[in-house]
Amino acid sequence: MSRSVLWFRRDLRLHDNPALLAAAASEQVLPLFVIDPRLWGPSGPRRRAYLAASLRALDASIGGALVIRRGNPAEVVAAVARDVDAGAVHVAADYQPYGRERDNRVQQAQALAAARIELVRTGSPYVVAPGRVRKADGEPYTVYSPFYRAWLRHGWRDPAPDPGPVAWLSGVADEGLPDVADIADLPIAGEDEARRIWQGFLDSDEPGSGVGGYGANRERPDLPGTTRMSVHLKYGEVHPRTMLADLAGVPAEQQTGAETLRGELAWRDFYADVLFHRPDSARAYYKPAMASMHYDSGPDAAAALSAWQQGRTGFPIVDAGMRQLLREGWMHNRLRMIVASFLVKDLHLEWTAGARWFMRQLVDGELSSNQHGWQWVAGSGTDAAPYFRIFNPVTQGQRFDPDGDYVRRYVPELRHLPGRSVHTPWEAADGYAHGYPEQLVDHGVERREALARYQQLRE
DNA sequence: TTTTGAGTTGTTCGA
DNA sequence: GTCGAACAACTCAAA
Repeated sequence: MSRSVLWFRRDLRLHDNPALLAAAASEQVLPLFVIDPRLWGPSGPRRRAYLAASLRALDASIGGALVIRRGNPAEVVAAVARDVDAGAVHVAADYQPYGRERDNRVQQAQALAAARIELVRTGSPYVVAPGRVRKADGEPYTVYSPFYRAWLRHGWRDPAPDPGPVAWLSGVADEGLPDVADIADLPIAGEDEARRIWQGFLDSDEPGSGVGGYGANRERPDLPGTTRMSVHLKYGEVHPRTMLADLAGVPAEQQTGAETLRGELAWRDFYADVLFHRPDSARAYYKPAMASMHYDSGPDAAAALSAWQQGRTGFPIVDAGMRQLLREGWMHNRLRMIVASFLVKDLHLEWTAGARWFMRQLVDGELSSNQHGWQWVAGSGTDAAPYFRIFNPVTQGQRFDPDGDYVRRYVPELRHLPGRSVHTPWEAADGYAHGYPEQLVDHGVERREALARYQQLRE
């Protein structure tokens, strides 16, 4: 009887799963998930709760066969594989810094080698695996647009076919899921839900949502214009190639929106590629020169960071975004840029402080996209925004939340202000009648200060 | 080999 | 109100 282990990590689905297809070539498959303390703790209560829910959904979809173990994967995976007499352990390749190191440890584990059990990597969570798209001279791209063109030329596989009935191995000891905190406003987890959300986006003909208007609506936090697929991509409840295959089939009049969305998936691949080549850039400045910038520190800086985290900066669009993050663990992409710019250029704090807070709060928090999105705003990343590009939090609010609906949704102290006047409570006689905080800083002053510090850095 | 134009996401200022 | 320039420096890719 040939057996294999399918070690799930961040690919919690059965459809379009090449590693599952590879594992299913053996007669029996043991589905395994390992709670790794080095990932479990740092992922924070929100992602722990989501992961637990996603694992429950996966377990239900394979008739309760999922085996959950806790501990160091290098020991646990080897022990399980040996105990069930598996010939191979199948995984989707992990390209992030910790995942690569962990998988190498597992591969070299004495227990695996002694039993001649192979660790087989098939597929990855990306459209094109990191390291594959390169310039003619073999070097990786450091600018998005040429990467995107080369990524399109490189192309990708069709979605993997379904494996048919799989004989899941049962009767193996299961430690079960650890207790997780009850989190309000958590998105529904699991592959079925991911596909339902995605299909709903594809089928939508409501104004302000769906593929057709994606190009314009995706910039509007007050509309349901985005796909909301980030968390499902993060946990691999859907593979991005499935999405690309569906996008290729949308009607001609929706191809503009489909093209924009393809670009967003390419950004995800691009930042994974950048982190693959520069694993240090998860923590360190991609452009080291920017580390010498003069950043604020001390009690005032700590108070400013706290006001930003709690959504009490006195800038309505910033506070709405930060409060949505606190409440839902998710924030619209436009808001992520606005609040990040505010932290770095108005409060003069390091991007690393903001990136840490995001990773603690975000249910979709993915290291490569998060860290490099922050580095982009801070002007220290690949293809970074010019440092002098400083968002004005008032005009950004007026432009992307033109009727003020988004701000009123998350900032109750401003609900009495009508329309776009919600973005400028200081201009209303009763703007502060319900306890909304006054502006923490003067944007004009801090903008000039940021530019002066940048000038100083160059000298 | 060298040159050249272009490059996700912006703002302000002055004409 | 509208419009173009200025705000840097560097990489990439095509010519």
